[in-house]
Amino acid sequence: MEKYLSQLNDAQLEPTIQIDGPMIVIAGAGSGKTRVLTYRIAYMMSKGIDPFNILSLTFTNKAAREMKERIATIVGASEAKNLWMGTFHSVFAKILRIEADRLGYPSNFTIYDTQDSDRLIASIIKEMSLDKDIYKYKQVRSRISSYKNSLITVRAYFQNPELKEADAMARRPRMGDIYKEYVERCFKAGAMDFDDLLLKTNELLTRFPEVLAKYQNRFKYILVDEYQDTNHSQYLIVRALSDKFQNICVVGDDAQSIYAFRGANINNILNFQKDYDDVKVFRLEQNYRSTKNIVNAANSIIDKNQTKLDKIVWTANDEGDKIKVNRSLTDGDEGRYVASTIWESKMNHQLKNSDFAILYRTNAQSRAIEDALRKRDIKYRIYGGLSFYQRKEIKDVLSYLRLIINPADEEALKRVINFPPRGIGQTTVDKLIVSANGYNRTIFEVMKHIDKTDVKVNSGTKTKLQNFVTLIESFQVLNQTADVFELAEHVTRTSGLIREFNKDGTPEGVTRMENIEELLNGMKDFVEGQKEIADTTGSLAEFLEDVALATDLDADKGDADHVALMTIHLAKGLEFPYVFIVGLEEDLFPSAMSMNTRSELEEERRLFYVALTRAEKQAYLTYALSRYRWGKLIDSEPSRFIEEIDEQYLDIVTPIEERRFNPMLDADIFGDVEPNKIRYKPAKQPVLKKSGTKKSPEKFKVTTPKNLKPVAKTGGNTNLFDSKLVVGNIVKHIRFGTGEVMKIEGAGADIKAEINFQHGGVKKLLLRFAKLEVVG
DNA sequence: CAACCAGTTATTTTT
DNA sequence: TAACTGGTTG
Repeated sequence: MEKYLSQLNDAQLEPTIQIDGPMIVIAGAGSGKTRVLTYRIAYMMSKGIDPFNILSLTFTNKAAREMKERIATIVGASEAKNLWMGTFHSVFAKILRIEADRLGYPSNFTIYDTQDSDRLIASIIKEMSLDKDIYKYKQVRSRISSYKNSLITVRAYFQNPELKEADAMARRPRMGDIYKEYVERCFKAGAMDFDDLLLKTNELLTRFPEVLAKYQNRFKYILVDEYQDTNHSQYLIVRALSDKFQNICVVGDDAQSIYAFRGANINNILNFQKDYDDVKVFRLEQNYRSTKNIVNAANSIIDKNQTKLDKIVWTANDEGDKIKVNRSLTDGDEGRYVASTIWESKMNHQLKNSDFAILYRTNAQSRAIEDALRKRDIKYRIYGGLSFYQRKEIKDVLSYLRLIINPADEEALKRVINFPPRGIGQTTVDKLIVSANGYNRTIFEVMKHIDKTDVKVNSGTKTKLQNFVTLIESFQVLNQTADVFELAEHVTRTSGLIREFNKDGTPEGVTRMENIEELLNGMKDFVEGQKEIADTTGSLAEFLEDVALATDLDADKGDADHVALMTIHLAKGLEFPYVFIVGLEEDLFPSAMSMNTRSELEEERRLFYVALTRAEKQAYLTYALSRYRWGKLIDSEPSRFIEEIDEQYLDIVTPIEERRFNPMLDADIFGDVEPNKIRYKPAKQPVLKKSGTKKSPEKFKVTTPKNLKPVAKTGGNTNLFDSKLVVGNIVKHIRFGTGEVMKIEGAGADIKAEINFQHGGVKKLLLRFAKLEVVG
């Protein structure tokens, strides 16, 4: 143990060997926080603390797994095995299974993922004949989610007139009714959603003092990582469990709090010192990860935030290169810039693909980047997005398996009752739902005892329903003896799933088959893996729980060398030598939805801080002047975050690519067009579309006005005529409408016009890029 | 009941 | 643009 402790600096050592009492470690980015956490646990065990009494809560399962492995190498695998380590959701899901009957749930309750919740909410809205344009299921879901995270139960909701009023004001007076129905349906289906895992844990600990005492005595020492991202519900669980012994150690960085949108409350970390007596405060401020340039640049950004704890992150590392800022014309060009830069760096510095990461604000941005990487034959992997377990074919298989252990599972049932098609249509299913709700029974029960119900279907349909019940029951019998893998293999064949996906020889169907195969392989691994671990049963229920709580990051199979593509949220906690942060444009990053309040904007800024501090050696910031969004080419401005960085840390580069795509410059270089000789014709004649240079004559026919819209196909749709624009011209812009030219400034490629738009106000536009039509 | 087509909608981030 | 919904037809 001594050997390990000697690896720590003084600031790291202090919290590592402080075991008792409440404490907080405020850990700057790259300051060796994970190392402190792992060594601290190992140190505790070396001092004789039973791992059985230690609970360690992490943000991802992957983090938990890696930490556990690390600890195992220090104290030995057999000791580390008894540690309780995992995400809030996975740890308390296990506890809830043990205690389920107290809350009236079956111990093998299903965990509904977001998709299941959405579908259920959508069908409730439909059943209640509400307007789906007012009650959008996603909004309803997030509203319900925030109730649950604030511990507002259905009963609490109806007791609080303010809440009802707030929803009524938002023109959704039936919100409470939907909430009530949703909760009841989940309960009846023996299902908990993600928020329930925390909410029900709270219920369990408050309603049953003996259960609280049991777990308080069990978890004498509690550690919480990424404390800045805990929500109120998680906060209360931690408080309750740590109340008796007060051996609570939280670790986090307020500057990296980026999950407010899902209920995380930055005040949990800001106020920790008020929650317990005699809190010891530790600060890790030395950054070991990044160059001086990166650390200082990041500091200069986070400085702009008002809400924060005192902390000065510094580094003894090299100065490093300045952060490169690149402007592109379009998102396509941005992708090409990133790809070619990676390609060149790899050549020049003998680097691997895995030295690079490309981070973006929204998943939709990955496409343009992917195209460019593929053209350069650079291997990449996308993290996040639609995770493996959310793919249709995988969810189909999993739904059959869910039905086996919990036939009450409504969402699973609706998903597969007629897939593959077996002649049970929507009408029939609707009848079943109505009847099930009427009898307060599950759909499966109604199907099974259809003759004793009022469901009216013809005899053919009745047979089909009975066949389905028999099918599931036969699977249940097999589940008594077969392992997960054998069972799933049987299910995919017998249910007709394999046949269904094989039937169309399309590439799509082939991919689906491959995915199912991959799922089966994963099950085989699971079965093998479970055999080595004594205290698990390797049951189907356990597999499904793992799957429900798995993230894409967890499934990092195959160590093939690839560039990592992910959202910034997903990149938290990771590091890469070279990091590209793309799409640094107003309305995209910061996101248009997050600019209404200061706190929202500050969260975006923290997000940018997180992104930048992922880089070890070099960071690249890129933005495009126009970008395809929802299928349209939209002009955009550079993000304010670029300006907020102290410019001494920046290296602003204008790439060759941009010149190549710029007709003005081309004209100068090759001398085949002299811009000055081109006359702007003030005639009322429509300006010709100019998206290609060599057009066949008939294309030059005068077009009718409705065809005039300058629709850009690719980048570089520059209108040369605009350089002859004069003050007083009336112009039309695709987005801002008509306006008057107030001022012309700059020269050559940088010529700008200040235009007073009737609706948009005064805007400054670069004429090279602005697609303007002169109307007067 | 299934298959096909047209029209609409969505992009913030996820355990 | 692509995925999803709802309506119509067979």
